Amino acid sequence: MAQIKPSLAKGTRDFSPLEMEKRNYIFDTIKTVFKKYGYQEIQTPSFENLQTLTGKYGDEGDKLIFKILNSGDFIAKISPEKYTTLNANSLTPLIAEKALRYDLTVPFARYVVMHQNDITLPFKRFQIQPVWRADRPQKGRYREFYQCDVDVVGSESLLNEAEFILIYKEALTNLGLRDFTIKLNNRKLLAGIADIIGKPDLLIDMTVAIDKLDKIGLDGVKKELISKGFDDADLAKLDPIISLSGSNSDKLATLKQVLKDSEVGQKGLEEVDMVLTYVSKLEAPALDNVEVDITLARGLNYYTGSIFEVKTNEVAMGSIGGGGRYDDLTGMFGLKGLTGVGISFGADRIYDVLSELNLFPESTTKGTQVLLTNFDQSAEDFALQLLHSFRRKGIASEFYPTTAKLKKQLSYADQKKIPYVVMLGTEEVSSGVLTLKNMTTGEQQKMSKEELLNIF
RNA sequence: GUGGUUUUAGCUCAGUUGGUUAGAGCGCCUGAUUGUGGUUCAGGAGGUCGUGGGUUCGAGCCCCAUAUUCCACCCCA
Repeated sequence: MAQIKPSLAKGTRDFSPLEMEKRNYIFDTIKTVFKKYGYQEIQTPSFENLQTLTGKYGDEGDKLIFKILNSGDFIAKISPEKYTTLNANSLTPLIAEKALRYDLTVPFARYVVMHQNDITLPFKRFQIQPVWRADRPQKGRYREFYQCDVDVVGSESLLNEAEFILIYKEALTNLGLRDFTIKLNNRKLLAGIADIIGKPDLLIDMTVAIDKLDKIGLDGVKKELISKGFDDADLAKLDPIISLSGSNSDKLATLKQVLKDSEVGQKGLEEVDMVLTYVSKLEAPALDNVEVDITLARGLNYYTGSIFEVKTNEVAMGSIGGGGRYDDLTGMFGLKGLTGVGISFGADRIYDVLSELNLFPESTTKGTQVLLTNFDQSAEDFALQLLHSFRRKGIASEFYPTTAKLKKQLSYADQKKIPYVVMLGTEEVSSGVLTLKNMTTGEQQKMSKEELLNIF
């Protein structure tokens, strides 16, 4: 076989031991909080039937789904006449029946429907697994990345939303982040705004444009709105909304005025207010991190109520988390009337943020504690017994697998940061006096096997 | 999908208007030290300059294509 140059697929990464330690620290921290709030873990397969995924993320999303080519001679199953009528879009379902999961929410919805007889509502689950997107990589954006999702299905209570805010606050704080904003919006507020302008069909265009305020400024937003079909009278009505500012209660007060003639808008206001009220009852200080932001446009294709997005203010990075409520989460799989709400942490972006801020703890796990040297074949039996004794005591230990120069073995211990080395050769075996070297101080101590084992 | 950018030793990077044998630091190996790491000193190995074409007497450097990195847009964690 021809030798090929080793390389990674675009947008993917290897994780070395040191990186895995840090990644696991993030997963463990988040997982601990999830459990504390009563969520149970599930996993679903890396790939789903393509049908399960398509049509759930909008046209843009569908393009970013990684499809898996069918096995076998799939081309033979398409008649030549039919083939000529196909384009890239219509050909795909004929040659790819499976696809890598794009997020964890849709597979979860499928899971709920398939296991509806086994689960009790409300069902609170968390899930930490990789997802794949055929996007072009850039800062904080990978083609394979981990999401940490918590969702609850079958509960309309806004208490869930409030608890998600607390979960964000607690997990991110535990990870060492200090300055982050949990943005809160509600689809019904946006619908209300589109309502009073009288252009409910343009809801998404309107929100997407307003969402760009930070990037393109007020004039840019107005320009985009006009290009989407809004007129000057609409802009006049939108103006107080786009430039909404002040505290959360200020914003809600202004919105109350603006939306007084919209039923759905009023409902949205009530919901936002209720979420904030619950947070204040559970843990009022968390409100400091919450910002009502009606420009938040995330996931408009599917969210129906609350919308969340989390950003760190300490480094420039896209959102490190997001989520929201779907009134009919499982409807697309035939189970009607089941509401779901959930949030997600972007573990890979959080990793990048913690790296940049130097927030990883010194060392999060303990490696090998003792290395038994190997420079003498005749000492092997003795060494293996000792190794076994260490391991029986639960001490992470290694026997250097081949006879080699002591220099090399000590370098190995040094590099792996193994704190203790036991010198073992013919001399030690015959005398029964072992030498323990402390790699930090360089000190050596002579002792019997029993004494040695008692130290650990 | 659109635009820009990057690629030279294991790693991080120099490399002049196109001109002899492509360099440095770190790492690695050997020795000083036949059973003592991390420090020090001496020496050594390691490169089809991302890949494929082209221009030229001559290409790491110029041109074309392609892959890849990073960045912005779209969108998103």
